[in-house]
Amino acid sequence: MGKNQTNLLQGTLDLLILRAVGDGELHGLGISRRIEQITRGTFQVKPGSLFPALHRMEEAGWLTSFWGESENNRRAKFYRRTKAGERQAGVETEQWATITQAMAHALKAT
Amino acid sequence: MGKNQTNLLQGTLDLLILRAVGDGELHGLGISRRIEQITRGTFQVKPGSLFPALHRMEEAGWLTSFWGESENNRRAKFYRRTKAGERQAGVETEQWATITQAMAHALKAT
DNA sequence: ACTTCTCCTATCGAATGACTATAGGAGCCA
DNA sequence: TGGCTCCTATAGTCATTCGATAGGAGAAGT
Repeated sequence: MGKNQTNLLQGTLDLLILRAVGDGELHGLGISRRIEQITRGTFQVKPGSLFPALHRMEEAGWLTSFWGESENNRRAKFYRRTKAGERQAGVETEQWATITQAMAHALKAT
Repeated sequence: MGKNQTNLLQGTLDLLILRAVGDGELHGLGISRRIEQITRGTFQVKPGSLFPALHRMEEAGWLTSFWGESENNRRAKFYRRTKAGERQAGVETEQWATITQAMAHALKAT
């Protein structure tokens, strides 16, 4: 019944991923952990949301990936942001600003 | 392909409707117009989004409705917020605050 | 009266995207 | 060897939103 935190992410996931990766390289679970970290625990991305998103974003050309070794010597796929991914981060940041401003205005009204 | 303004609402529609109705009575298109107004034109809710949402929210007990006459003497269904709807507005307002704070923090990080 | 316009409610089909649950490979350690 | 953890991955499901479309009914103009 409840909607848990369904829709909590709705549309912010891509931006969070792009932000989490930043200018570095991270593998899937690393991205997940970093998102939890930079949102102070508010967003906990589950594998079932994360991997489809990563594949989608690689398809879109915002991320590239390569196989490497994790900190624990395990096989892991690392992601890096592309130029297009940087631009996309900018676009989505602006969109987010528009939304929050509109909502702030709506929540102020009586 | 493109996402136009698909997902622009991202889960905020219920809250916007509750806010738009406020303590008064509004019919469907009136709610739609008021949302556009209080978000300064950012959110334009289409019938295909609005009516399913209204039905859903009435089902959930957050709104009640009755048939009446519009300002233009046309048959219209008016919606009013229930007590539960008021509580829900509070809950969703808090959730929204949590999300925006988390995002603000995430977008600040390098 | 008749046509046309606008207002208002309503539904359908498609697409998106997030969740739960599950699977499975592979290194680490006892 | 057996179990734990790390890591990637998919299947199935569900909720939400969109575009397109339908249609009734009062208003306005001729």
